[in-house]
Amino acid sequence: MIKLDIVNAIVSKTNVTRTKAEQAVETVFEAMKNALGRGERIELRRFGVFNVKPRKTGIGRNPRTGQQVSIPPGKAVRFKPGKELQTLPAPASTPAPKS
Amino acid sequence: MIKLDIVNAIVSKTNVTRTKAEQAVETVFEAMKNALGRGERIELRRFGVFNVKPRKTGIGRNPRTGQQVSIPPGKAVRFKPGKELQTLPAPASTPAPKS
DNA sequence: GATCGCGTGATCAAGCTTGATATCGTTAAC
DNA sequence: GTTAACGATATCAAGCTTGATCACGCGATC
Repeated sequence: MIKLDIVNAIVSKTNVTRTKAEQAVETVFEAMKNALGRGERIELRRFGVFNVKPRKTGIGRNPRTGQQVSIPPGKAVRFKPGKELQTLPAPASTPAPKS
Repeated sequence: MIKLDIVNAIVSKTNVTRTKAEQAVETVFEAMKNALGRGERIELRRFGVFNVKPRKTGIGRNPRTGQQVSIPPGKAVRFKPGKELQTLPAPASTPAPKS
């Protein structure tokens, strides 16, 4: 699924213009990015929770050279799926669509 | 941040009615939930990628009783932040807003 | 505003993910 | 059609996830 699919869903479900739907989708994710950029938790019931956590690992490794690299501190964005997404059935043996 | 904040952002940025904005936001996350429920990957450039993966862990534990519990197989929804969210600066010493 | 129910934290074993780099193919988005 | 984000791939140390239960805070609907 890509952004265009979401826009199409909005156009067919809400009867707004495509331009407005595009703006709406853009605003959703832009607002979320801004909140996460401020370190702000996002809780969307029945979808999930985005958390911003300090990223704290000591040593990484450059797989190319094998050389150890110190991982700098920063923020990590984590998503915890909400209840509906946590209780998905076990995957079928057929591969998932690409997107 | 909660759903209402996103709705407000859409109302102020796109000049649609509040009702339409609420429907749009609902549709965004409903569409995403449906896609993930189908095991479908979601790629949103500059926001991140949601993937559905098989979940396979063995033993859990009831924190109340200490009793072991077998964790059944299922699907796990994972979010990988996009580039902009991966390079957030280190957290300030002030705590993040609750939401 | 009232109400419902989702989300949080505690524990813990086992397995998975993350981050470092760089290149090239694929593809989302404009 | 163009641009740039994203995936895959290598290694490895450190951290995260996953489920069980339950009381309470709070998102979201009506």
